[in-house]
Amino acid sequence: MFAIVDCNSFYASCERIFRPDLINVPIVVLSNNDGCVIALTSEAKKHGIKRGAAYFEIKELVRLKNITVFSSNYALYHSISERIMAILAEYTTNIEVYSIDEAWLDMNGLSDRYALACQIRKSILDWVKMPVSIGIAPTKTLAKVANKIGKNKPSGVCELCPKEYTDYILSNFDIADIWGIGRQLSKKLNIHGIYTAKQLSEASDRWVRKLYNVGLERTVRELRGEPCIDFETAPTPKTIIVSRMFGKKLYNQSEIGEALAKYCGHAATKLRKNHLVAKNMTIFIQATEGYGKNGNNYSCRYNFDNGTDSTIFLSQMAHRMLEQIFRPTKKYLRAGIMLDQLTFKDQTQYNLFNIAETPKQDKLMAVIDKINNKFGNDKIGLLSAGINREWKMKQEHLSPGVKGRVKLYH
DNA sequence: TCTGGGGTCCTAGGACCC
DNA sequence: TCTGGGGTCCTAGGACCC
Repeated sequence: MFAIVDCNSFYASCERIFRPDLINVPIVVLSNNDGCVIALTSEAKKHGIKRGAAYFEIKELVRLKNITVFSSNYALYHSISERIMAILAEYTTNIEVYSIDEAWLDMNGLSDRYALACQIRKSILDWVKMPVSIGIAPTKTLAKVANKIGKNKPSGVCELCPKEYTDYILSNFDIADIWGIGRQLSKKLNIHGIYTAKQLSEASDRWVRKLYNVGLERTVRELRGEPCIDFETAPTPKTIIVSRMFGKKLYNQSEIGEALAKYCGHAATKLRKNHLVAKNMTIFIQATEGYGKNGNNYSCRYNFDNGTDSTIFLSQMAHRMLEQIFRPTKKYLRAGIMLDQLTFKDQTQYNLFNIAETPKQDKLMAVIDKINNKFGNDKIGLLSAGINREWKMKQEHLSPGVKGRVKLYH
């Protein structure tokens, strides 16, 4: 038995925690660079705004309807998320943090699951002021269905049980809302006359597999109540990507270099947090115009002799790689780095003849992490990541940082 | 003028090997 | 005159998720 705990309009609700005056007021939260809407409250939805809408297109509506706008404030959202996960951990040790605003709970062997879910929901609301919905079912896919139903219930909780009730729900559930089925697949299934979750659950495994792939077959089995997707306690990342649009177009190699150095810092911090090292790095820059197979994207890939988690080493490599792909006549919109071939630091094989890592550098990185943990991200970093940071993204509606705010719960 | 960022899984197709 | 077949590994691209 699985339960999925999902925060309602998470980013918008986070902003509301510190602004009780915004209860029942429509709120939208914008993507990095204030580009488009990534989260919105039900009140904002009523004005016809959709997730993904371009901000410049709804600006007038926002003004007319008095909708409150926030730039996304990830430091705040991560901090709230950690508090919620800590509350969940008080109820069960078997918890899989699935995303910043969602977690799976293992409910096997628990008797009154519905009452427990109501209790969890109340704790999170009382202590963090975050509204959540909880779905309970024998498979992850069904739990997601239940969660969606729970969002429209006053209790916020839905358990798919008994079978007649599940059948009733699935008969009225649009396939486009099923976890794992996106726009393309639902269109494809509609052509074959499949519109509801119930119809999809009755399709034959072989037919479904032939129509698309094993992933869809798993979804179908899960809809029938057969668990195919396991509980994963601490998934380790396989790739780490850091990429951002710039606040304005850049044509200067040194500014792009600064941005890349900063992204290397973020990526390396994430490596160290997960006790990983990377053996491979790709950097990419996106120009405003271009041609060829990859259009306006230019990238460069490099394999290290030894896995690394050093900000210094990664930044130096990124700098050299940028020299190879940078074209001076172009203007650039975005840059990014990707790390892959990640392995655990204590299991990695080093090249005997080229030991790049030194204990000294490890110590330095540990100190940097400690300082940034205590005083907030980016308090200390490499000079190569720049000080003025004119390329920094636009965030005109940012709420104050989380450090120094009132404690939310004891 | 202006449309995010970070991930996973699966498949097809090419290169290469014997 | 006739020119195989099976396997692996890698990469790119498509679909999905939050």
